[in-house]
Amino acid sequence: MKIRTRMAPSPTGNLHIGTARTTLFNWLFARHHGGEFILRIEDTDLERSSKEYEENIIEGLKWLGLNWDNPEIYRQSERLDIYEEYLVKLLDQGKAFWCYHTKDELEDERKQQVVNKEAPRHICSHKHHPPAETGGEKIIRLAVNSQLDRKIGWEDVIRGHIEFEEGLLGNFSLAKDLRIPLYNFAVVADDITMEISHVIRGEDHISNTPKQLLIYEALGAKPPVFAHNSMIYGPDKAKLSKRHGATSISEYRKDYLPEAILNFMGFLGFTYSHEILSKEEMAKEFDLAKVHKSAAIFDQKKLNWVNSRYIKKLSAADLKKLVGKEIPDIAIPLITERLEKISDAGDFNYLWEKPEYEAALLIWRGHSREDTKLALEKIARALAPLDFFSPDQLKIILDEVAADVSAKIQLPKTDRGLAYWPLRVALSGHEKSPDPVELALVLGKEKTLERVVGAIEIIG
RNA sequence: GGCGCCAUCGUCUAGCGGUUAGGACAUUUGCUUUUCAAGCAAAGAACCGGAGUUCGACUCUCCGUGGCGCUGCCA
Repeated sequence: MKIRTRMAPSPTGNLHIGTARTTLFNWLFARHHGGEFILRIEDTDLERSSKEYEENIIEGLKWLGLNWDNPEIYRQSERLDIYEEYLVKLLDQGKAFWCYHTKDELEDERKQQVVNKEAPRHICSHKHHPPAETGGEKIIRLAVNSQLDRKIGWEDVIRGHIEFEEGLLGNFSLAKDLRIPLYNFAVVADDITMEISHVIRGEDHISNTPKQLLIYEALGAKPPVFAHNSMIYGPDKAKLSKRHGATSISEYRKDYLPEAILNFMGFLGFTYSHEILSKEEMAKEFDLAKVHKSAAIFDQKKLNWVNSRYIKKLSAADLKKLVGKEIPDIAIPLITERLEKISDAGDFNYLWEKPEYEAALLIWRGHSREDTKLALEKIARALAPLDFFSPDQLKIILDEVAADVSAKIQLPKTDRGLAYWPLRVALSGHEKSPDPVELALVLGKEKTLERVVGAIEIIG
């Protein structure tokens, strides 16, 4: 059997984290088996669908690198003929019918059922085909036998056997009209015609599955294998939503690397031999049957950690491109070592811009202004004749300056912070920074001296 | 209300009848040290509850409890 999976997002919102994760599983499964992965846009609901969202989803998937195998993206809105054909077939065979109950009648029915503690569903009493001439509200429903004491079940690859009672399903809706299909019907028609072998989707679709199984049966088609993966929750264990913060992939693009997001989503629901791996490596190990059943909470801290791992591996060219700055190559490791999110690279702008800071920041641990000034002056003098070639060269000199200053103010033991601290602040403007020696090498002799002299002026 | 899914440290998870219940992130502490970061070392931290099966249950069964999902002429 040819393995073919699909992702079928509806363009009613930006690409959601959960959707991206389910897409990843579909992609992984298809790649693992050397099968195909199909992308289809479910835009039957014209009211809620939009081109902007469709674009966002497609762009997001591309950014993540989850490539699909169909050259032309399928859109349900372009497949109306297919649905009509199937619908007519069902109607002609008496497996579907036109229902004329009004929304009010439907509502009364379900209210009564809730009162009676029954399953809410519509059991249609007047079924029509061909459509009645009366006009008015009408909808196509499946001819489900609610008297039948029959179980509709399947072997879910992730969850095992699941079954529902057919009688509790009711005459659910298929289409508003011959050319306005509804979700459950359109999905089945598409999955049949696209020869989808495995439907991997979120667990929120579990209760749709028996309905779709009934449609497969009515259409005389063999259903695919189903696998329902769990959802992703926010920290409060509620379905991940807007109120938890960023939920769409596009909101993560400025901070995170696609490889990191993929990697993180991948091990949220599956255990690989190790934690940091590419999607290709994941595909090798992926096994649908071993996907976890329970929902996972989206832990941003762990995402950050994964991201930092990938940032450390970034090449100079890639980092420059991502940050959009001409960063000297020797400064790259200084930055990638310390970065959790791409956008935080701005914290290092002292590497290419002159920093601003308060004079007080230059003073090391309760020492005086005078000592600090003295140290800076000594540093300037000591650095002037050097060629800034090796870190060791600078260290020896700076250690000497520290010892010198310590002696001058009658400190029994050399405190190297006396020299390194003011230099750090002079060069970075921050109290937290990489080793000032490394900074000096990155900045070069000219800028280093310029900033030290600047610091002497600031401290006055 | 109906139907369904799920349940190990704070979080992601390993476990597949007998383990000091392991790892990772996070947290805390130490080492290093001129401040961060990184690295290394260490610490604290978990089997939802109750029955049953069994010589023995985190593991199997049942019942609770809790969380979540669906319950649309949305997908």
